[in-house]
Amino acid sequence: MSWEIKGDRPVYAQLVEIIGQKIIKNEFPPDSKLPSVRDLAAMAEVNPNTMQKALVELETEGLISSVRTTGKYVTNDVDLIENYKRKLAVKELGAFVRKMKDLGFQVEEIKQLVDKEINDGNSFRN
Amino acid sequence: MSWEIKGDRPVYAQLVEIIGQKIIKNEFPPDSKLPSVRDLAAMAEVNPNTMQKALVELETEGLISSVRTTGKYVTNDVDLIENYKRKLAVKELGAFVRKMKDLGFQVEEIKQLVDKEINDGNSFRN
Amino acid sequence: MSWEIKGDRPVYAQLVEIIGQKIIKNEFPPDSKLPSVRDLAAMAEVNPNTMQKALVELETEGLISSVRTTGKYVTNDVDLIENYKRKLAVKELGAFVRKMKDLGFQVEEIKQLVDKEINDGNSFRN
Amino acid sequence: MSWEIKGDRPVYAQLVEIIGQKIIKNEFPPDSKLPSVRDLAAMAEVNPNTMQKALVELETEGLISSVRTTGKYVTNDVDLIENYKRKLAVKELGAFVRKMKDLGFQVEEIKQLVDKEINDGNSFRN
DNA sequence: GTGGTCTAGACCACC
DNA sequence: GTGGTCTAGACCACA
Repeated sequence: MSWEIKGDRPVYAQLVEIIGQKIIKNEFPPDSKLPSVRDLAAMAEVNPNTMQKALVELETEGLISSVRTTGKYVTNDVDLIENYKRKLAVKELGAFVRKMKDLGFQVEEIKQLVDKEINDGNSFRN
Repeated sequence: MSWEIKGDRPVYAQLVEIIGQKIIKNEFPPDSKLPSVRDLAAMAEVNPNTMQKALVELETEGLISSVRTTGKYVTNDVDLIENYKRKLAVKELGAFVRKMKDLGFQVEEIKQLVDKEINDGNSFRN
Repeated sequence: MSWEIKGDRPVYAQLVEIIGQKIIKNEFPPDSKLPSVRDLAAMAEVNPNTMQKALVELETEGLISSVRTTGKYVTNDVDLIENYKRKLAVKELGAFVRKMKDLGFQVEEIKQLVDKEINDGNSFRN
Repeated sequence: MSWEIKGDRPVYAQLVEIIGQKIIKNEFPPDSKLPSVRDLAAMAEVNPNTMQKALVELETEGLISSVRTTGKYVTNDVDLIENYKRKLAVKELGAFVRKMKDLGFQVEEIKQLVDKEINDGNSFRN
């Protein structure tokens, strides 16, 4: 999973997500120095300003911190990272279940569909 | 669930979703006549132009049809409605599982989390 | 007090401060519509992007909200505005007293100096 | 109070402030010899170049003087030190009162808030 | 070389 | 006309 930007959502939002995942997955480990803004921008083939915007957002989340003229660093607070992961998961879970219920599915159906999707990678093939 | 419009996504897109759900859930049954565009717009507290745009999209999906000078009707093709429901569900399922995997969850974890979420309405409370 | 930007701090930060004060002082009353980003930028003689950055910050503070394609509005939550005022005051107070103590002043001296400053607009003239 | 550097302002400027305070508070008494630049840098956990820049600034203020090949000394002019203290205090006072007025506080309120802050260390708790 | 800031100008979807 | 986003390019202070 690396820097694949789609056109449906704001680029900077996708960058936040991608970098957040890289931190969660230890591709950017706690306390490590991030590549420079310019380098990250080059990797993602994006304008440095756009990358900067994404990084600022991650900074307000507390996931990274910035040391002037030195670089940006992943937080050393592993609990905070774990928390971030949970927060995202809870958000996804809630939104998913709500939408499925809105579509008229019963809880048992939802469970079964999830099982199928996970096993087959392709639901509704019963 | 009724006409709750948020500010984060295009209004017309949310209308498409809401009306689609009402059709799926038989609040607007097959072959029934829809309220006038003007009335629907009033219900949703939305500009009639915006409602019109949403209805056009539902029409291209085949879920509703226009009879000139008479009004708009929900399709009588129940299979098509069922199909629409499945299409949406598959899309949600796929997106959900993909995102959870991106976050680093294993398939078994995902199943368990879904179970918890459905039962408690509140995951991560083991 | 109107849009006087100095060169010592980031422009956008000064804009946040100025607009925040205008809200506190009811120059931009609760629930009122703000001028468009472009207009505000013109008033402050600043690039629209810079103004946008300031407004986004005020939005994350909750002081203003944005309605897509319609405009930006001051919050109607007067308590939140009052709270914002207090938060700023407490911050200023704390920083001030701490600095004065760091300089070696006793509490009584600080009080007297504040009195003098307020009355004369000019301390150390005893 | 000792060598706590934050990331929001230039490091050298913070060093100027800290060392200035140490002189004002007689931690570095008049006419005394300062530790070597290298040692000061080590204490502050700062690059010697940065410390050097701070000391140069204090020298132009007249607070310290350089004796070639011997070291740097705090000025023996106690009036000058006292003046420096006053200059800083006046600056803080003026800035503080101006900001509080900008926030819409009346002079009497400001006095009361300062009293509260000094006594409780916690304003707005009436 | 680093992050931070700002400008200018453009395009977009939406209402 | 509205907010939102993005690019390109530039400058700055700092280390």
